[in-house]
Amino acid sequence: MSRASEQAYAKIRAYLLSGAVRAGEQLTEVQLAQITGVSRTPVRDAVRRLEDELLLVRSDTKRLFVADWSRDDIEEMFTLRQMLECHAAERAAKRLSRVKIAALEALNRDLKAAIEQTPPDVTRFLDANRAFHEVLVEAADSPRLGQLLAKLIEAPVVLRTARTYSQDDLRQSARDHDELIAAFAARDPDWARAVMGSHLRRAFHTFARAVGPAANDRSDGTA
Amino acid sequence: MSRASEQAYAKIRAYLLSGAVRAGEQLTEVQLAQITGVSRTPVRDAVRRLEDELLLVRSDTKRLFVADWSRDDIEEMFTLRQMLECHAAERAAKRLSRVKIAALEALNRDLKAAIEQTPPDVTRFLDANRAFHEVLVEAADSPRLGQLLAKLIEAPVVLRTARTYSQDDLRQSARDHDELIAAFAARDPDWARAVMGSHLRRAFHTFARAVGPAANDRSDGTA
DNA sequence: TGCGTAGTTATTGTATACAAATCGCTCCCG
DNA sequence: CGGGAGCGATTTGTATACAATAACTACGCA
Repeated sequence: MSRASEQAYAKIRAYLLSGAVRAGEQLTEVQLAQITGVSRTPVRDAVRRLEDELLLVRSDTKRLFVADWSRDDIEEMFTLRQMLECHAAERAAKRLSRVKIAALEALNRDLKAAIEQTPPDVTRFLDANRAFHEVLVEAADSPRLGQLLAKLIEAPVVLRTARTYSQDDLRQSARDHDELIAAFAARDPDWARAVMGSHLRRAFHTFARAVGPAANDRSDGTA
Repeated sequence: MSRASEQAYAKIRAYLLSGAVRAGEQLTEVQLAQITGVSRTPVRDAVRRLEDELLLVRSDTKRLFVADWSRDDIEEMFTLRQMLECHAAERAAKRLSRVKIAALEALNRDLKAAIEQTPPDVTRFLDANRAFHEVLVEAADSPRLGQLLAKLIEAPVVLRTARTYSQDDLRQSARDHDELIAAFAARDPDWARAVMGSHLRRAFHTFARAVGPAANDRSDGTA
């Protein structure tokens, strides 16, 4: 999208992820227009995208709220992501070129470097992690699959709680990536699928532990 | 969405599915505004949704085209749908109440009636078929899953070629539904998953046969 | 003739004014 | 004291005018 719209999207997204606004809180288009410095038209555009990514939700009467993900919602998200991304890993294993595999290795080196800093640079970790998965999904060569996954990876709660992960959690994640790369190098789709499965399932449990075990909270407030 | 926007969406969608416009053809917002009788603002809204459903695509420079699904695209779509809808069937088998199962039976009766008319009423068949799958997905009780599937079921090519299916093809589909219902009644998730898998895979091959075997066309024209 | 380029037209993007819907409050009636 | 109708304020939806960008055309220069 073009300048104003894109800028609005980026600013609102950053605003939501910054934690400056509570889940369930109402937002208005004029508010967001003021924050982003553009008119309501591109804001509405950006809001549509963020609704699609489930960072924002609308009440039955079209009023806008910050999405509130329950623990069940997040588990559901991880399950679907696992299903799709395992498929992506399998396809990627059949298609990844040597240079792409090398690119994954480079990304994982960067990811490890971010972890071993003191203190660990979680933002850099998340960036490298995202880039890693993006390369993988792109290699799966399935535009529809990529589009579906894009809708799932944007859970704000997950991104925020990632900052509380221990160094060991992050290291295990890096080891998973190493094994994925090994599976790719061996051109073994089954191996790749299996590693991706445990990688994401572990990620869910790491998240669940960080956020508190089976809180079963359903404070709701929105749909 | 509200009146104008919703109306624009419905009219444009019908326009695209009517076949009055070729795949790859360019459309403009003013054109669509004239067709729908509303201003460009709600049209843009509707277009966003149709882009999301992949009925429309944009060129790299934001120009709007009727989506052109290659055979590979459609196979990909069926594969993803199979993955997700098998999961939905499995979950539904664990959750469907007796009354919902009865509703599915009623829908399938209607579907059969549509088939046994002379000539078969394909529109009615498609409506009943869609309703059947919607009940099922809803019963899976996974909003995210429902949202993802919504993006996959709208392949215009598939809907259009459905009109060329033989009565036997349609009958087999009805039998699949019968067996799905049996699996639900038995509360057997594995059975339900397996039936759904073969149901959709067969649907793909029926489509492939109707559209011509492995045409391998890549006329392209858009992304 | 071939290619780049300036000017023209077509198309999408943005801002703004206004319309419609919804919320929240008060006040009235039972 | 409670519930609902009505009204003002808030918020979203739509139309329209204008700005920015991309495509097209024709022309000039080598």
